[in-house]
Amino acid sequence: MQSFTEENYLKTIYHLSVISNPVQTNAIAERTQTKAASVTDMLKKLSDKGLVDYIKYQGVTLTEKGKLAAINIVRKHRLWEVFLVEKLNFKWDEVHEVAEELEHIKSTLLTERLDEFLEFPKVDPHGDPIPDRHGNFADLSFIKLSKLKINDKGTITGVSEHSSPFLKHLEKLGLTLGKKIEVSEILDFDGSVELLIDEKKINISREVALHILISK
Amino acid sequence: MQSFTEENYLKTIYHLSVISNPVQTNAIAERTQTKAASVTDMLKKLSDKGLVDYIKYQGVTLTEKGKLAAINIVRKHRLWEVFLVEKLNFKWDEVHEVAEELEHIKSTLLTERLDEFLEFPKVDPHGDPIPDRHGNFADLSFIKLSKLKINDKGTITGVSEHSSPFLKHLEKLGLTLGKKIEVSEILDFDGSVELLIDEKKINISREVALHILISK
DNA sequence: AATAATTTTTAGATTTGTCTAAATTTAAAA
DNA sequence: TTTTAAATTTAGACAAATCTAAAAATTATT
Ligand SMILES: [Mn+2]
Ligand SMILES: [Mn+2]
Ligand SMILES: [Mn+2]
Ligand SMILES: [Mn+2]
Repeated sequence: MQSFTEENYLKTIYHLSVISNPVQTNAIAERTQTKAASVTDMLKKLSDKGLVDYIKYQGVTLTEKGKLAAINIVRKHRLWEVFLVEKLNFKWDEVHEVAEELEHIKSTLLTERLDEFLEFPKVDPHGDPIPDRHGNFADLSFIKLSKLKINDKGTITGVSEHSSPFLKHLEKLGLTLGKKIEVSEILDFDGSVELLIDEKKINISREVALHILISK
Repeated sequence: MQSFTEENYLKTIYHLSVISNPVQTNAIAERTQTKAASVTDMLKKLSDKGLVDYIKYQGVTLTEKGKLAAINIVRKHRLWEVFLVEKLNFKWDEVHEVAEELEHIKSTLLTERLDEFLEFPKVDPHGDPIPDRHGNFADLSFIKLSKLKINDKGTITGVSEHSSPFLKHLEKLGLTLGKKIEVSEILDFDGSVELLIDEKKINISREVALHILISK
């Protein structure tokens, strides 16, 4: 069994390895708000436990065992987020912190029953896929809104940035999951995008467009 | 804010102080599965934080601040137990361990919303009262089943022992919360009790009778 | 290829919570 | 009221997770 802290490292490595593999010490330090020296210590420990493959100065990769452990934490995190939004009326920008704690509750019975109670949701409130009990997820194909051309249409199905200010901003603009949009204009000089949504026109910056995920 | 460990000590002191006040070092050590020396260290720390009044060699008492903190943990523990039983179909002997972890989740928004979601339950699955957000509980008057005389009637409204084997035993005998019982006989030589329940007669040991709580 | 810049690791300390063994205090018994 | 027993505290050590500062390795630049 892993400690609370080890679990957070595993999850961090899991998320970072989507971006670059193997994962570097500094990247982990930055995301976990710690120092590189602390990360090195932990990597040795996780390596001893067979959860990561670690080569000095080169970085880490999750082993199969480590990957399964990480996915299980992601599963719990996202299930709890669904619970908070669907059952306890949390807003999508209020769930992350709490789920960060709830994801470490150990009971597998709890996880399975929660999944059932929520009727086996496939995605969390941010559109992120929820792995099943075996660690498999339905892979959803997203495109960044910033990749769309003029007159392209699509549905908002996810966000790649989870900070509360960003999510509140989207909420204010009416850019919530499930909404259909059409790109009506792309401003060349700053990359900002004009959208048609609910028969109204709104403008978003390129920065925002980069973090909205669209499916056709 | 208190650590996970500090919270467990506060809750332990709170529960033990019902039995004896001030609470002794060894009593805490026994309940928390630690050694007396460790308890002494922690008592000093809690005292420094103003959570307990501690006199060397004499024992500890919770301060008002410490008591409120303890009650808040008890509140969360019991609310989560209700959630597990009512919403996730846990049995009453399966909830304790999990609630022991869930009680430490920090969000007050979560606690309040959970309370609301559960429709403000007054008691947990073991009949224990749930304090409200201000720390007040409806005081329920229980009598131990072992105190009843022949022909006395009452309703099972609580248990004072939460171990899984004990609760499973009660379940098997049909002795669950809400059931009406009548004492039909008390055996003198071993203190065992014969009960009338659901128009059937069953026998329970004095040990069991001691841990069943009855209201009229 | 040599030097500089960056990244990572080691060395040594610190904090939290725990332990064992020894010393001290309090309570009980003679 | 001594003596003995029980409870509690101190002293010193240890594991986990962290830190700073210095050393080492890797990568980038001249
Ligand atoms: Mn976490
Ligand atoms: Mn999410
Ligand atoms: Mn606990
Ligand atoms: Mn309970």
